[in-house]
Amino acid sequence: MPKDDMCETVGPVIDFSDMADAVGYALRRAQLYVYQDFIETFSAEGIRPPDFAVLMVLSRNPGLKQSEVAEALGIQRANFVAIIDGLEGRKLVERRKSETDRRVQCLFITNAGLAYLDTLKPIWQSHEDRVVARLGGPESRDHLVNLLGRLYD
Amino acid sequence: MPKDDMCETVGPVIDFSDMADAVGYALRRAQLYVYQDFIETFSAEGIRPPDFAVLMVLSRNPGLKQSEVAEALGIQRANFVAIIDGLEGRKLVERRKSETDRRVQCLFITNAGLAYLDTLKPIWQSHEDRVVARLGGPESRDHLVNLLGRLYD
DNA sequence: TATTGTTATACTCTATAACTATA
DNA sequence: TATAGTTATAGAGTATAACAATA
Repeated sequence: MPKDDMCETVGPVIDFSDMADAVGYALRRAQLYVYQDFIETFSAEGIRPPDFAVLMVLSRNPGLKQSEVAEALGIQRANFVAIIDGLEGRKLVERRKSETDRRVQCLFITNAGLAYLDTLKPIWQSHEDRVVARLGGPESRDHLVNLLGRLYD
Repeated sequence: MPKDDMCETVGPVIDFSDMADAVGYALRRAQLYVYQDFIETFSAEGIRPPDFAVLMVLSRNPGLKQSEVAEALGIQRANFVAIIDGLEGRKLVERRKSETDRRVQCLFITNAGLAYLDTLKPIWQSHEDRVVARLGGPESRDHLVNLLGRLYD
């Protein structure tokens, strides 16, 4: 039994005692799971998390500046352009130049976008329900969201 | 006051009532923050989260199969090759072909790797302390890690 | 046939710098 | 001089398919 080849002696039990405590590690694993579930749930719609978030924000906040939405969602304005291009190309969102400051683009969800969002909401709910079930219920979800909020607020 | 240009009337108060509850959204924002803090904390070392995780796992589990480590960390084996290439190139980790199954590579942390890991641990701790402080203390951290674990275990 | 490690590849996400048009 | 949107680009992260060596 050569000491320099322990492959067969270790087996499948892995000591994770330090890593398992690391917040960053747990966050990455959890985020990966939830993200994949979202993508699979919306695979037929071709809607990605940022698309859905933009539609949700604009449905309650029509006319926000493009940069305001980007900042609110934690997306850099350079990377936000392609997201809005896609939504505008699908006629779900509209850019309108501000009349008081010709540099800014005001974003509006279209009527088609609102109707489409209504069809997306139950799909999103099925995704969220799956996540909440894994967490153990709505109270756990609220607690988790509260804790996560402390990290980025 | 044209109805089709609300940019100036909305102001900076954004209604987030639905998105703020979404677990996926909160996860992404929190993960982004913690990840960035990790990268900045380790910027002088050129160590990325997966590098650190591999060293930590191998320090307690010498001789694991390459695919076992990859799977334990939730990394696909194809993407894991470059990570080990990097660590092996820096002499922090060693591949040794198993003698009982010539297909498998056993991974070992080197003595230099162990010594280096000892210098990394306090750096990592300063990162983790910052995160725990934002969360409000160790109990909040434990609770958060427990909740996150339910999502990926 | 099946599995381990590997290569190649593509797509997404994120970051940075520079450009334009406006202010 | 500064700002909003845009373009271009580069770097990671992740996913899939296919291959060689071995079982």
